[in-house]
Amino acid sequence: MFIHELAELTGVSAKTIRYYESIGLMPSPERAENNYRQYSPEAVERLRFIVSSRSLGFNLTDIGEFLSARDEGTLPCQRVLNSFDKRILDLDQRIADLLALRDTLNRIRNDGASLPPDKKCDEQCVCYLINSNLEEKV
Amino acid sequence: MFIHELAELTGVSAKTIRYYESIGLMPSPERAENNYRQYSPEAVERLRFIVSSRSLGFNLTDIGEFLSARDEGTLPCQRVLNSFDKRILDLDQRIADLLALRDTLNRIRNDGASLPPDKKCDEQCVCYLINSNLEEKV
DNA sequence: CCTTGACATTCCAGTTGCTGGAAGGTGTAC
DNA sequence: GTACACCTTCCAGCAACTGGAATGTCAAGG
Repeated sequence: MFIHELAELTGVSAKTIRYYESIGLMPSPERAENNYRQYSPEAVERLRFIVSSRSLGFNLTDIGEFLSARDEGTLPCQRVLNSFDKRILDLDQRIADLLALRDTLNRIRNDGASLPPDKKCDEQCVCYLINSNLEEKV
Repeated sequence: MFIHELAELTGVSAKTIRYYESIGLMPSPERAENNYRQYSPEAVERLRFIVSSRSLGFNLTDIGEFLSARDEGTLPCQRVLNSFDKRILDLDQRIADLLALRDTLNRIRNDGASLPPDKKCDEQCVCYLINSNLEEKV
């Protein structure tokens, strides 16, 4: 199949498919007489694996490791599980950070909304409320 | 003061300060006879404003707009408030996404942990559980 | 036969927010 | 004199693409 068919089947742009090839995530496919890339059905499966892993938040380096383990047939499962554990811990931290950030933004925003909106920037201004966020932490 | 003093006072590396100058966030400071950058106390305040805004998750483009509004003295507050609202909406979405992702990862991870860990990659493998995540969505 | 269009190819550059390094100048201390 | 910690500029690279230029290929229509 041609690159645009692979693209349609997987939802990945042709550009991105070529990029994945350039960094070694996708193998270089056969070429037709006219030098067009010719993909086999395995390419669809492999690319879907990449998409799916991406949607779980793994970066291309991680995915490259999963794939080469899979290619070698050498116990990728344990490696994948370890990456999952790391990702979940990361994620918990990120979520906690974002929740805290959300609270802070909300608080500053509400403090700011109660100020007269059309006055000049003085020490009552939202700008300074932003700074107050800093001072708290210091 | 010298760049490393500004760096120490704000926690921003000298490299980053020069970078902020190069993209116009920080004005070009006076130079001493030896061409070293000489900063005034206002630089500390400005840089702290940047740090604080960054810690609230604003990108440098947003911050640049806050600062130029502030520099012109033209009602930055409303602009800042609008950015806050956008950021909070973004953040809610991001948090929801991450929570959903966390659930998915956890589920796949637990499904995967119950598999014998040292067998070869077959259709029982975590790799394929990753794919199952995709199929659900399709 | 020519043109149009929709594909394909390669390569180069830009995005964001820095960071590292090279190659060199400056200032102080021993 | 030389070691060391500063400073300067510029160039390159990270992730994960995306856009665009310049060019090639193929089928259909006038």
